[in-house]
Amino acid sequence: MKSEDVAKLAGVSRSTVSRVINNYSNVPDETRQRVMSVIEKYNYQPNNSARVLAGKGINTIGLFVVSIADKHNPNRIYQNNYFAPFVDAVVDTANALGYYVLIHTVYSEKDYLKVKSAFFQKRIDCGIIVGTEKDTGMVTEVIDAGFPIALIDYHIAQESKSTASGMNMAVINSRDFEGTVSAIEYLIDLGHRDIGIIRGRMNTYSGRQRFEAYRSVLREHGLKWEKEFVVKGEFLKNTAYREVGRLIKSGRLPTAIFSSSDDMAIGAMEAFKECGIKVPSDMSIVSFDDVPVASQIMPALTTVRVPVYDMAKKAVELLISNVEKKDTGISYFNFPTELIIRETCARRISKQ
Amino acid sequence: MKSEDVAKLAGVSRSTVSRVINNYSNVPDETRQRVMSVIEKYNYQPNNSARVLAGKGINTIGLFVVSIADKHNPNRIYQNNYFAPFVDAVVDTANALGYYVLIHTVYSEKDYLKVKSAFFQKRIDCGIIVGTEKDTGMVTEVIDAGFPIALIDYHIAQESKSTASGMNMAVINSRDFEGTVSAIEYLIDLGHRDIGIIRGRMNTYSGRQRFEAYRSVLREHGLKWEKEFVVKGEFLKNTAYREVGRLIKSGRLPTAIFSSSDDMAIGAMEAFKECGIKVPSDMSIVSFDDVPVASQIMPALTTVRVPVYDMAKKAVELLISNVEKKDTGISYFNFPTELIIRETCARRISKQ
DNA sequence: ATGAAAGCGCTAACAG
DNA sequence: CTGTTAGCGCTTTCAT
Repeated sequence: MKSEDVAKLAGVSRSTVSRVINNYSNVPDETRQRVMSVIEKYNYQPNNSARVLAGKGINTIGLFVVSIADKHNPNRIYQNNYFAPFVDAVVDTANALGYYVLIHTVYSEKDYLKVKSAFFQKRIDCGIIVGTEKDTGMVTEVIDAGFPIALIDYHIAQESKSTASGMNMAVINSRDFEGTVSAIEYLIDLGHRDIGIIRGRMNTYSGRQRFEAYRSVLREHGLKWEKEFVVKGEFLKNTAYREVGRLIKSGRLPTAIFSSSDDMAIGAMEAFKECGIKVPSDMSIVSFDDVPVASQIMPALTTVRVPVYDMAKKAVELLISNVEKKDTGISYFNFPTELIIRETCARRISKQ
Repeated sequence: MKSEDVAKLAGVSRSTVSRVINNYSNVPDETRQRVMSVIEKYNYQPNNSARVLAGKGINTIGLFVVSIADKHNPNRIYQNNYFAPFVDAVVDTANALGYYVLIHTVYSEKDYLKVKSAFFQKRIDCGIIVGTEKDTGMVTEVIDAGFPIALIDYHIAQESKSTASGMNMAVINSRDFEGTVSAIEYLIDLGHRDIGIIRGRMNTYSGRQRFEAYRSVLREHGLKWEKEFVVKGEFLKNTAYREVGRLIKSGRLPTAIFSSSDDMAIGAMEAFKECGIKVPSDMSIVSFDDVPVASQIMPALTTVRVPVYDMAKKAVELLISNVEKKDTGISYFNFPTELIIRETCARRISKQ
């Protein structure tokens, strides 16, 4: 069934049908009723591709989650507690504003082509990219082409800083530096002096920020950071588990560890548990994200909360406003974090 | 940039451009190269709406997650550990097969219109609905219109059983009855006689199946089921927490509880913990789903595993095969479940 | 092997 | 107020 059929049935022209569908004011109630009744009777809905082709917005927002490192893991992001909340928050907000969400995950370089295509083929009005790796030409290409885009957890590289007009970009991060500082100062306040770190991937914004904040805060407090206490977790629970296991076997342990993500903290806790090292009495752990599980495990994680929901909401709202008001520009947002104190940290017992 | 521009630049006609884009065989290598090089140079991608309008598939699969009861909860499904794995599995599988996923959540009756629209406006080739409530006209309308659809966790009502031709429907469930039986028989084997249940929503397939299996297996073992031991959890962690709290205050407790979902079991465990009732020594709990957290909490949940990934994968594969081969039909799948024994159940200590 | 032209279903400018 | 008409960008017969 197409608009022409409706028109015939209602005894009007296609234009009039179009007018009632798009709620134009200049159609008398009587006519509108007539058209509406056949629309309802036949359950008619306009073909979206045709509308788009004729100039309407597609009312769809793209959501791309980047998780390159998980490439070969069979059940991938859903093992990653960090992304699910983002996805839900975006879908929630977008749906509430009348938008559909087109989603695609990026596990390999090749997948970047799919996100590019989504923009260039006009499948979406705008898009959100979560966790982009650095040095991906794709992002610049999309931005340069003028597509509205929001980047969450993105490192603003030199090139993109060229504030060319016609660009529509929002960069949304949490204040990872601050958050990390508060977490580690909490550890220091508890008397810890030997503090290790489980690093995330260093080609992500959050991965780098958290590591740099770690080094910076130790330095400021006159503490040394030891290479051996830097564990490379890659933001993966299993990697953290394995690498922490290796650290334990090395024989020398810090008294506290800052983990760059909750998932890695959970992996670490497993490793400690298996080796009979008790959290928090033998080892304090503070981490980052505050994913839903953080409060459900035992002991409950002391962690830095990232306002995922607010960040996602902001991204969607900004984007939709961009699309509908056709306003243009570049904006940066840094959302505050908050240290949530639960059960994984203890005062350091000085070893006499 | 449109195909006409490419054509001009390459010195051919639009038809030829279209031919190379669609990989037609009847275009000589030399011409193909020429066209390809301008396509690459200008980063040309065909407008998807135009292609669709001209008869191509849209290569998009709809995913609709129904969670009516969570309507007024601000951060909704992402508090629900059950859905995230489905979403990820669907996106994963679809992406791997070259499809995008259009996602929309259903929190209210009104949202059903959006899923209907997605089909009728031809935004998607086919769709998956997870957790449909009973008695929703929408499903029948979509099926009757001939759109390929897969229903996960759906009760096959009378009406839809009319095997009309031209229908494209797959119903995919886990063997909830069997799974529940195995869980409860495990409890019985451990010596439990007073077994309670935390029910899910009774207008979902899984909610009903699990409850009916509970009653049936108790009956078969000559055990009575007591109304007071039936807790209404609505598949919501918080509701389960609250209702279990109420059960505890009632003063009379079973020695074991079957929870219709892991999330509710987690809520229940919190309630027990707060009242000093120890799991598993004072109270055994077995639940359903085996969501990722189930193994991460302490004590780790003994639960019935639902092969979420396989179910989602099956749905996507079936659907895409439907769309591409244009084959038609109705199929039913029931995936086996498996009892995963962990730490929340103990042998019943007979109270002398 | 390739171009011309029709048409997919809709919107919008134009005319009346 | 409403119909006519010209696209939107692509695919696909149909000729050649």
